[in-house]
Amino acid sequence: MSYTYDYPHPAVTTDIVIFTVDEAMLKTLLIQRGSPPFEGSWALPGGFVRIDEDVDACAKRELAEETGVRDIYLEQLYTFGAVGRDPRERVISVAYFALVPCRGLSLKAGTDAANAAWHSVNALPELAFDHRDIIAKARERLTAKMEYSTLGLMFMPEEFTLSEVQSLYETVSGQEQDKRNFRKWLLALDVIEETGAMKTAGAHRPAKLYRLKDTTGVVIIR
Amino acid sequence: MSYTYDYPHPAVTTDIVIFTVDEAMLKTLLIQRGSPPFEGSWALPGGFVRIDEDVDACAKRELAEETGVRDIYLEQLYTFGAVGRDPRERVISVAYFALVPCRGLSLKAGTDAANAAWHSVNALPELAFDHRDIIAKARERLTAKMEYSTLGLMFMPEEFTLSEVQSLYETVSGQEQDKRNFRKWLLALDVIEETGAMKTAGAHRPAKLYRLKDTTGVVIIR
DNA sequence: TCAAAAGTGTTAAGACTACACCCATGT
DNA sequence: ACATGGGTGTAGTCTTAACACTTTTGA
Repeated sequence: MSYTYDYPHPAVTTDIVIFTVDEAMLKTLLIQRGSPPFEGSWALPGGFVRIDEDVDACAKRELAEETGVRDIYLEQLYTFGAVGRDPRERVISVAYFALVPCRGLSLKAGTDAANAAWHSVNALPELAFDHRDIIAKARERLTAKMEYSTLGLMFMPEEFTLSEVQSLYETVSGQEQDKRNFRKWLLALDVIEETGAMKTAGAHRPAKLYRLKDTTGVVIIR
Repeated sequence: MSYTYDYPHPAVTTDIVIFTVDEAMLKTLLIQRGSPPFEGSWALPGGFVRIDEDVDACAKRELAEETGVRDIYLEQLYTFGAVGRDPRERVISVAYFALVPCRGLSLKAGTDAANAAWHSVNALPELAFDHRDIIAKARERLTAKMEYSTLGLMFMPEEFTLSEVQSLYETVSGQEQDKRNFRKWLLALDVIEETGAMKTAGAHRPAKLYRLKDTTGVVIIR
């Protein structure tokens, strides 16, 4: 089967920068390519937009295929449309970024996943296509948005302690925070609440557990 | 001549929301369609991305074709990729927005421009495709960005008065500002300078003229 | 001399920053 | 009892918001 047009058409893909925070590092999921071009290099998960599929739906599908996780934060990032970015044919890529919780993530077996691995964004391997630019842009957007919204909470699992949130923010921004000020700020946003339960973890005082309030998506601050 | 692929390919266009401020209204340039679909409705300027043309370059070209203006602010906005947005074939549109100065704009003769006109964003006519959504998104981004950057100055002509800048900000945001506070804020940003000249306009005290400092692009504040 | 827009400082309130000690637990 | 991370308040500084009169010009 083949498809014919009067004018040349580009191919359109989505690529997804999937962030998580683990071992005090901001990491992104990459897949090692098994065939040319860029054989052996690492690339962002992604794929072609089907002709009867919304671009957003394509990104959701790719995300589910790679991570097996549904209902996580996903946002369109930017569209990369330089002519030579794929040596095979003209490919325009609509990039997205996603945030998956620190804990509770299992990479899905099958498909490309055998070659999938998390990489610290501070020590990226050789990347295919313009994927280094895409990750750089995603990281910029992530750090900017974490300063004026509650986006960072999308990294948290169902229940979490205030210290966990703080250490997450410190990891992503690279800046240490004052404990008292951080807690005042976070609680004043009024988007999390105590669960009532405590988390015991070692030879020290247990920490209160919190969860997102029902109504909370990402809240823009100020 | 025709072009054949193994898999179906969408068409890709750019559409541009060109904003200006005129008569104390935020306006956008629209073109009345002369043929189906949506014949008679108004649409954003735009067109197909050529196979050997960067997506950004396509937006620049469309902008120049419509307005005859070069070197004005242009930023990628969002990519609209719902399946049914164009009834003819699958079309994915990479939307941009541009800011042209209040004064000194002449619509270019020729091409589609015979049917081009500025419309207040508060009183839009019937729009083709999903262009109402695109304009809504552009407006959101514009107002958000004007609060934390000097983007608004991109609306100003070469030389301008402080009162002109203030009234521009008031028009876009719909909020009145205190004159003294506004001037303090704007001058503290350190991105404009006096030209030395004055602007006389009627039976009142002349105003100092200002210009952007050499180095100034859009400055993110805070 | 009147009308119309330009220009100019001070004060009060609120937001942000810096900073140190006691608490609850496991070993 | 000690080591470990959890939890809490206050004072000083800086930023933001509110507010009204004088100046310069053309008619």
